[in-house]
Amino acid sequence: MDGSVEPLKARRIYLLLKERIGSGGLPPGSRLPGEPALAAEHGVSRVTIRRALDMLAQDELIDRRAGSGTFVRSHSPVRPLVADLSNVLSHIVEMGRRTGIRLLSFAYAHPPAAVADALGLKAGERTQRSVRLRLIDGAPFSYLTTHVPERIGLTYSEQDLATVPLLALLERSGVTVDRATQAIGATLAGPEVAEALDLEIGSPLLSLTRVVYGPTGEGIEHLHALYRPDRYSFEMELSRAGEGADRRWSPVPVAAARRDAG
Amino acid sequence: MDGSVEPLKARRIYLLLKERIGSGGLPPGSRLPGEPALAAEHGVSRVTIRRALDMLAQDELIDRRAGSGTFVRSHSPVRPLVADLSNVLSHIVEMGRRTGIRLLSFAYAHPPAAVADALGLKAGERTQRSVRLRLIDGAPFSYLTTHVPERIGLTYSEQDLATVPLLALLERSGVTVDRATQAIGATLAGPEVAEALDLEIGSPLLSLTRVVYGPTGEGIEHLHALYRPDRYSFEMELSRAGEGADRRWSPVPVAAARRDAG
DNA sequence: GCTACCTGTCTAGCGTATAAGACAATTGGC
DNA sequence: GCCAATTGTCTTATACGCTAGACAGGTAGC
Repeated sequence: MDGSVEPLKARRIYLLLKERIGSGGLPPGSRLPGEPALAAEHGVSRVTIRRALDMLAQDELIDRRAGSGTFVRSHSPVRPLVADLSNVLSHIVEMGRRTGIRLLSFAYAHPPAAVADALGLKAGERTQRSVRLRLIDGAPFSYLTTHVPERIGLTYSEQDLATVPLLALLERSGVTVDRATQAIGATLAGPEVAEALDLEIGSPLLSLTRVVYGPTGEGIEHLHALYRPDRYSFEMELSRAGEGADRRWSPVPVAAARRDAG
Repeated sequence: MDGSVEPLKARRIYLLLKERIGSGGLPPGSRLPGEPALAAEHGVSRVTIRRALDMLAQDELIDRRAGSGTFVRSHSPVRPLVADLSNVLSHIVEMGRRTGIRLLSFAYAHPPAAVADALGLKAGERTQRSVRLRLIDGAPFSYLTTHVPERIGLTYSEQDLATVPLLALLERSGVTVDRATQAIGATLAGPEVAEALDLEIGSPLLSLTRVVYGPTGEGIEHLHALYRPDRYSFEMELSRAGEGADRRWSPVPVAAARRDAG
């Protein structure tokens, strides 16, 4: 059906070499052992070694010169990464990049137990579930799944959701947003997400789960976001605060919208 | 020569499902979609799905009942996750969990260009590079690689590093730590890291890169940390601040050491 | 120029992961 | 009891990752 399966041994060697390059084990400009030598060293055939090197070359981590050898690129492959701390939307807009939203799905249904729990819903209560894709300069970087209790979700239209940030919609509807908790983790791309984000299945993703509460502690919104780490990362500035045993890092009051290299 | 190649698609699906179970996407006791449904969803054959489920069963993560279905084991191996925002070390200690450090490597050498850049080193200047593994209740959860300029690294011993947090060592040595920048992303486990963290190659990892600066802006420490997302995640509390167009999230002053589920 | 080593490209073949489908055995709901 | 859906166990065929080797072309040192 598919056929485009990635190699396995080749992939391992690719990851190994990539790690060595990234960690300085193979300094920039240095020459790698010849392909036959690498093949012998790793106990694989030369074809497999070449596959691994192909991937490194595609990442622009190495330069291959026929007759001469394979060299670690002196110039690192750069960082098209966007940046942000807690406020996802506005900073991007401020940075002047054109971002877009594509609404992939929109429906009212019974939420998964984990979501119902987090929002403090009664058994059987339904939510509005929407899946949106966020783009920057036309390239998708974020896959957002939100759940909003049905009664709140009815205060705006599907059309609204495809254009206006959800929190703005909520506050426009008179909902008072008070506080939120969020957790950042990592996961792998499944088939649907991989497809939407233009990735291969099994690619690493940044995951963010945020639960938004109103003043009385009732759940307002459950957001699950998946980010392509090569196009998006969380950046923040810290300052050293406290004294003695209580000395610790504390985040700088935001505002520090980080510049990006793009 | 070899021939015993591991499954590939099956392995991916295995990792994917394992991740979903571990992260609560598939709650304990819940029933998985049927094998034909999973096969269709992932675009693979049922045999492949069964291979993935075989692996999960071997991990005792699922129960398979012929005629009934496949269920996530209620016995939860899950959620020993730690939590924290910016100050990695102290909160864990406060939480009363026994944490440990294992020093994996310690040497002075020329750093990779990215590190030298970030620290603002002169060409040819060397750094002390150390790799440490952090454990919680005996289980590894974090793989730390630090670079410190040679002149600063010489103020403490290898033995110190294996027991005392690095920042404490630095401040004890009279170094003034002022501010830092950090970025959170996601990546895949390479061979060495996978081995150290007791993971399979290709597992997802949280990555944190922090650069610490002194009062005059000189680089003091470059930290690259990789976390097992099932054992560690970043959590934070946000409050809604600002007015009108400037309305945004802002992190709660820390202190809010988040409780964990034990 | 000559030589040694390198990457680039091709061939042939093996082992196995995967696909596609059939059928049996079990379970649970009606 | 009956029926639908499930897992368990086969079969056959295909796809492809990997091996092993040969050969061409480029590059650098002697």
